[in-house]
Amino acid sequence: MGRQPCCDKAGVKKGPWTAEEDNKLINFILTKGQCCWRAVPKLAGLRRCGKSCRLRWTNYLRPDLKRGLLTPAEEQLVIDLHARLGNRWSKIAARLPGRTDNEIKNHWNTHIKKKLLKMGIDPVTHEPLLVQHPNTNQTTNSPSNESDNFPKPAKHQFPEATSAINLDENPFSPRENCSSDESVLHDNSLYENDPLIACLFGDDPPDQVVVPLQFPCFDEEVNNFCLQTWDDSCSWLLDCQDFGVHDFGFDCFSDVENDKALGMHGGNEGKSIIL
DNA sequence: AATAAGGGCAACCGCTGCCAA
DNA sequence: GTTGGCAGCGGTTGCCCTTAT
Repeated sequence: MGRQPCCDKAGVKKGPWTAEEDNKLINFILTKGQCCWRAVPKLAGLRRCGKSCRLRWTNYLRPDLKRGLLTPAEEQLVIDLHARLGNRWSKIAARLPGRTDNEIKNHWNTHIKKKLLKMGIDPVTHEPLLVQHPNTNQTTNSPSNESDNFPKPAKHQFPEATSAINLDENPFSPRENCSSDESVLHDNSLYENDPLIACLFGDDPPDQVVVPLQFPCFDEEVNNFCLQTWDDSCSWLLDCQDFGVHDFGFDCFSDVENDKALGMHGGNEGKSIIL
């Protein structure tokens, strides 16, 4: 009954991968392609479990991986997706091309979680943390950390993130509509009013997406947020040299770029602010 | 300069659903 | 219909590096 065991566990090596092992795996995958992982270690001459090979490849060796810290925009996207999907890192990672579920999971646990807590947001529920006053026993929403000297955007948007989604304007709030049932995410009625979200969550990219042509930016002069037009504020995007809409697989954005090139932005300024 | 503490990240562990035998 | 391996996923661990004392 059943299949043969995937590997002989007694002869399997564990621990960090060496450069030689990496090379063997890379050469094998690039020449033979990804076949069944059970066969990979044997065929590639590795004393590793197939599972370990798959992990090493998907999390570290894949040529399409981005390295380095998540950008603020990516971070904001992770938060928004986490609010809807929960700890389903693979689903979240699927929306961030070049990023792995392990990487996002680690980044969440080490960076984003702390940021949210500092902002008084529960990283699990994405709702304001409840604080019990010692004297009154009253439970109130936690005020943001006093040390935070930046104004708090809607919900838990990081001020440095500029492509975030305005959850207040979204047809669904973070947690109450966050169901474990995947079908909910594919219910178009949930995001039909938000083309960007539709683009993110839909199975098929829409024919056209109206991207926000103004978005909030932190103005140091007035120490607050203000709306800036795309032209005024695209420098942040230019700073992220390897981070573009095409990296997200949002080819639908090319239409928008074309529209912008055709001068359509003038009449649409302020039309759709989904940040 | 030495040591401890904390943070970040790669890799492992264990569970679940699917599917071959 | 049952069994058990595989692939995929999320949780956890442990090592290594950095920072503080």
